[in-house]
Amino acid sequence: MRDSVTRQTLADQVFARVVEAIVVGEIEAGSPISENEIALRFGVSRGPAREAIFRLEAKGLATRVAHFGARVVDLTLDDLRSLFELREAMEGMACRLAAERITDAELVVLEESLRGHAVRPEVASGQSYYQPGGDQDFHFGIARASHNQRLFRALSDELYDVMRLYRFRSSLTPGRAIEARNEHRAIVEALRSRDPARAEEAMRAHIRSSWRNTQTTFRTQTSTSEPRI
Amino acid sequence: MRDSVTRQTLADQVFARVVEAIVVGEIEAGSPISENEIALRFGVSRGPAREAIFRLEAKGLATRVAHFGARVVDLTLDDLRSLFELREAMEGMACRLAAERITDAELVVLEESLRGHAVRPEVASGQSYYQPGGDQDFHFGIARASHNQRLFRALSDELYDVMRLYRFRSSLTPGRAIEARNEHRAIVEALRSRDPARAEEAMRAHIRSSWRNTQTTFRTQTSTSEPRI
DNA sequence: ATGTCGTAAACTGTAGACAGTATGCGATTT
DNA sequence: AAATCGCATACTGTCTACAGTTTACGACAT
Repeated sequence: MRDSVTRQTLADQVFARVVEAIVVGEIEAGSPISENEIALRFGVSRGPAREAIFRLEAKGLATRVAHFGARVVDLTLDDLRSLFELREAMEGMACRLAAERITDAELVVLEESLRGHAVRPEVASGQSYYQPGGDQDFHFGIARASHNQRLFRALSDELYDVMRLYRFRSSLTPGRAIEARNEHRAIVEALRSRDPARAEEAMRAHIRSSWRNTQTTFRTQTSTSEPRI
Repeated sequence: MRDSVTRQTLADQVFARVVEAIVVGEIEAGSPISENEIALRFGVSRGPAREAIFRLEAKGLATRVAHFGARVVDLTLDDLRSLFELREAMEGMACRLAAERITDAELVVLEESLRGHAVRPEVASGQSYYQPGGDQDFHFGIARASHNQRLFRALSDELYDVMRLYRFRSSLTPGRAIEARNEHRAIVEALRSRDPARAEEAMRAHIRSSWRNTQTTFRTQTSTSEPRI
């Protein structure tokens, strides 16, 4: 017994490290990635490297064309809008279901993550590549509390890392942190009173609010990055 | 120029055929599928077969365990509930967005599909493995009319085939067809008047209604299939 | 000088062989 | 007889080599 978890395959490891490299910006958005390049970089053959790139595509972190190659996605403002719309739908539903099904223990964890004291079993056990901060912990916890496995996996497999890809480069506009905290409080309050409709609407409002903030950040970014020397 | 579309890879072809075989029931739910078996069946090497199985997993049609193998999913009633909840969220949002963005031409196509006269560009051009009937055409059209690429792909890549897997085995309860048609009419009416909130709610109501019907079918199926001789 | 054609290079797609791992059956022991 | 250990088997994971495709560069003709 070498670990509590089955030994990872090379493809698993390569995939995890490439995702991290992309999200952190080590491999920059829009850059082409060849199987050989990945294989050499991590000292494996083309097989696992190829598999990792396929998974990148499934995760929405890269696009592929047959017989041609893959490149890291480069999100436009329109892409971000699409992502936030999808997120609003999915997290809204997750929050509604959580209001119906959340356990007292899960509720406690959520309330703790509001104070930045989150316990993160998924990350600790290596089930996820996702390393949440306070906000991300919070959303993760609600997704789990929905007790809907498909929904949870859809969110963590396909949305959270891509959001992270962008969020890593973005910053909060002034006052957004406090605003977000208040919205989180409203969500937890709805969950505590087990009010599905209110919980869903609170989450959707939160994500729309986050989208408005992101739009601003994006405009600022693109307008300030051009005149840089 | 051999086709209007880039020549498919072997993995593409194998994947498409396996999906079809699973959905149709030729490969039955819950049965294990080995890479060798697929490779032999379609006369290719293990490479493309392996890739096809990976994609099955991404699509939610199979589950895999490292070093062990894959098996076709066998949906429980709980899995179906999860799927319908996810679908309610995503299609609800798709319908809301469609109400804001649908073109007159797209609206015409939808109205035609209500009469069973649908034009299906995606299927005709081979971009999808999905062969919709009237109902499925309808939902497909709304997903497309959302003009949200991520949402559209999430629905067609991850949800529709799995739903099809189940739907293929299910039947309509008496009166459900008429009920569904009325719900479709309500949705189109909301779209025509460009009313996002009403459109979303109409779609969500439709899917909840479909879920209630499915539950009944499921119970009937499982209770009648046991005493079969 | 410009456009077109052909060739070469780089990459992906596929095949086949080898290595490693999990499972199940059978032999052995208690 | 039951339980446990070990071996054989079947499968997945990985590597290497080859084939096919696409792009890009350069030579040639106009």
